Amino acid sequence: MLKKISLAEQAYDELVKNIITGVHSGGEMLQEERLAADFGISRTPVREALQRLAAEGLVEQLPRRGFRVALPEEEALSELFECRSVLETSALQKSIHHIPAEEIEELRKKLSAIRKETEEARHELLAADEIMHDLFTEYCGNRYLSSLIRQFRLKTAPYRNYRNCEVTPLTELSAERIAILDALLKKETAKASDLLANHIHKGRCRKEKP
Amino acid sequence: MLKKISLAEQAYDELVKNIITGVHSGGEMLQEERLAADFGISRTPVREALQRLAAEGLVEQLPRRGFRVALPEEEALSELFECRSVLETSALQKSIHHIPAEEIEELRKKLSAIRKETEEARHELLAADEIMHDLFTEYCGNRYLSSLIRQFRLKTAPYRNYRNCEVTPLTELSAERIAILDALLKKETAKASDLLANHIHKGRCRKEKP
DNA sequence: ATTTCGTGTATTGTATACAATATACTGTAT
DNA sequence: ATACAGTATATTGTATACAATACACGAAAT
Repeated sequence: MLKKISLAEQAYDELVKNIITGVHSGGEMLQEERLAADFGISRTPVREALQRLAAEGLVEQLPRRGFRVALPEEEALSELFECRSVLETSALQKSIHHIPAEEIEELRKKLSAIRKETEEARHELLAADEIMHDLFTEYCGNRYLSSLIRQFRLKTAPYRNYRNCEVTPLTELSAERIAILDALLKKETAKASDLLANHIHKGRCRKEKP
Repeated sequence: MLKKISLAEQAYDELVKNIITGVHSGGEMLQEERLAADFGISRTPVREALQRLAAEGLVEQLPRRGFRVALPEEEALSELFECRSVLETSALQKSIHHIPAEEIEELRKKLSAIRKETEEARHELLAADEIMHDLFTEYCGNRYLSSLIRQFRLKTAPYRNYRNCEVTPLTELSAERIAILDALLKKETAKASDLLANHIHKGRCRKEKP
């Protein structure tokens, strides 16, 4: 492994990956020594990574009892998605006159191209979804807002309904996103906001992680 | 000192206090060993406190070079206040039907009572201001939004124009706040939002810390 | 005088050792 | 059998020791 970045950061990256992919599930205790042994490093950088994760809300720190993967109860999860919705719709409103029309159209084209129910199409939809959210995030013109959105997308990641792609027809999912892009192109701010808010809430899976 | 909380947390609290009061000014390098000596503890908890502060944005971490107190350039500062404005106005909108009218009226009474330019009145105004912002923060019904607002109030703390109280007549400052409360009482959401946004931006001091 | 290279020093990054405390287990009493 | 107490153990919190690197200073060359 390339040792350009600190061990603490490597541990952080690894832990994030393992939490959002479900290797570590919600509620699981994360023991410093155990993780240190897994990564082949000492407790110090592991602990630093855990504390950063705690500051960001992906894990919680129980004094003298250690760290555990966050497991928001149903109500907290609602608030989490609502907060993300507030952040992203604000970003959308601030970005609507700054996103280059070509980028929207390019993305729209990609989404329109999704017609079959193949595995590849599924991946393209997910990729396009990322790009769409990145549009608001990058063009809102406020680095703090951008940063918060990225943070909340991380926090909601374990609870996003990726299974939607397996249940709902892909064409329907892409149509939902195309509607947002069209509203963006027409500068219909309120409509785009509402569609986005709705889109975010739909992406939430119920009760348990996917 | 009562040793109920960890040394890391004590160090964190102390550092926050020292940063927002200007004991450590923007751009200043914070050396772990130096701080550890000051606090009479070891580097470990100091470093943990610094890393938490870095995660929250009050300091920044320069790899292999240490930590320094954040010193947002003019443009970043604008974005910081704008972000806070987004968060608080969103909270206001969500809280407007949940804030008990009695609490608003009580606060309004306190503000109306400010008529002289005494030192005591100045303190009362600042206290009332805190309470007002807390209203939105506490009654918005979203713990994540509340937490973000608290965090951004911390970050903007070193750049708030406390001197306003010494320059602008107190009655004018209290009138500004009373206008917000009145809009709240009348459930004039849009008006209250606009007044609050304006109020937040006015509270920013220009160019340098107070 | 200025630039470049090299060495020494200061400071961070990481590992380890130690202290304090929460948990688990065991034995005893009811 | 259950509840409780006491001890043992495991795990975190903190201190210290060591490693690696950035910076400062100075010497030498142009």
